[in-house]
Amino acid sequence: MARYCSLMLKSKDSYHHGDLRAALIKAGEAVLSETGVAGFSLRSVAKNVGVSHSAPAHHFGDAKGLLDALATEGFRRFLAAMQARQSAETSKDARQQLLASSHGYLDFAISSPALFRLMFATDMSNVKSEELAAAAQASFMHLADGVARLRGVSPFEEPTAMTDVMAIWSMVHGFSELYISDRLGFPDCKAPEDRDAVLNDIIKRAMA
Amino acid sequence: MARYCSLMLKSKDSYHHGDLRAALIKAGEAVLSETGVAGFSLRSVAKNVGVSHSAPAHHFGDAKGLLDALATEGFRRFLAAMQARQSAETSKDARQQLLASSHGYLDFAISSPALFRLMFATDMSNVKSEELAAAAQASFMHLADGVARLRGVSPFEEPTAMTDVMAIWSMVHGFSELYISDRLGFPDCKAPEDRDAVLNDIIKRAMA
DNA sequence: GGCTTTATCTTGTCATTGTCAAGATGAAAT
DNA sequence: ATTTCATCTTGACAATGACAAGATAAAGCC
Repeated sequence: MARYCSLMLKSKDSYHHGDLRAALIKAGEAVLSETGVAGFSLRSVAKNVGVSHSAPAHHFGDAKGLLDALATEGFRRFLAAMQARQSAETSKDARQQLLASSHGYLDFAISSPALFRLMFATDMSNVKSEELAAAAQASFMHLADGVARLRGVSPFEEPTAMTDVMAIWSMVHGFSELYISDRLGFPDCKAPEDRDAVLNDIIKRAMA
Repeated sequence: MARYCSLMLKSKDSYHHGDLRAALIKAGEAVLSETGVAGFSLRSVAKNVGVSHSAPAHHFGDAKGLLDALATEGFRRFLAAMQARQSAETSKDARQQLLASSHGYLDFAISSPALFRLMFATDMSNVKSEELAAAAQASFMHLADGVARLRGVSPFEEPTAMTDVMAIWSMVHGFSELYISDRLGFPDCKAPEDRDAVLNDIIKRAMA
């Protein structure tokens, strides 16, 4: 049969895929967002891409391998979301920049809730993938840097600044988790402004 | 064969169990804490109790039914943990009482991390079980009551007080999630005092 | 007591899944 | 042109969730 279109990652008549790894990650994220981790299966992802049921094994080993890759990709986009908001913030005030990053944090959680949950679902001490650990660490460092600029001291040298990091991170993370789980009682419509205002309010408390 | 002991929930020679529902919940929590949701299976729980693989179906319907029951039981003990800490607090100051409740919140998360994650893993809007919704709601009301005593106004009547609820809840929840996931960089040994001091510090910020 | 009803638990079955082993394909290296 | 190797497929097996049908015993009823 003929090829469908050059943009398709998989040409139906070819034995080899071309970029199966990327295609599996893309399809995996789609499956994850539709069904959550509960309905996630290697075989359904493989079927979505149009390859055999054990094609993923060669690239990711086992199921956890693909989930780790998804979480890694998630952390990279997570960091990008925070950086994007921070860059879009016109004020160069460290306080405003950190607030903007926090909104990027929430942006990501809202846009990819299942991925967000996956990323924070396991103990960091049990993480085997060095790529995942590095991507998660990079996200943390973004917040730590923000606090460093705010306080003028490195959190790794000044314990009180590290407490600031923990406070801000706990606040924005808790709010994000509770928000995407519909536990904060925000009405579905007309919420964005209220939501952003509340986030601003409470993040400022964490900075104090 | 003879019965083992009157305390055992299951007598080996009896067809009927006696209190299978409670036994399944107990065993289910054990399996959950050992393997996490990933390794959780109805059949392994049934095997742990010593009943057939489809015995749980009659009491919980499907796998999600048992997980819902576990989450419900979890929220009850979660509330009890907060109340226990609050009662143990000698000061009657609303501020100190709320701080004590927060420590109960973290206590529970640390003592039952897998259960804690399960309880907050899904959207409240998708919850079918009314028992689960009620148990979760009761936990939320405990925090809301604490803020009501602190502010002297009901959060349901005064928006600023509701913001206080969100701030405190986000802070303690985020800290708990990040702490049990080993993301806050607390050293394993000699941490409890530091941990409690940090929690006190940051919860006070949320109250401000 | 004897009978029926009902809740509880078991057995058997099927589709789905994760994982492994062995083989097929084709691209790259030599 | 041949070899080598990464990539993908096929086939198999055990574990699992879910369902149907049957076995057991407790409770209700006469």
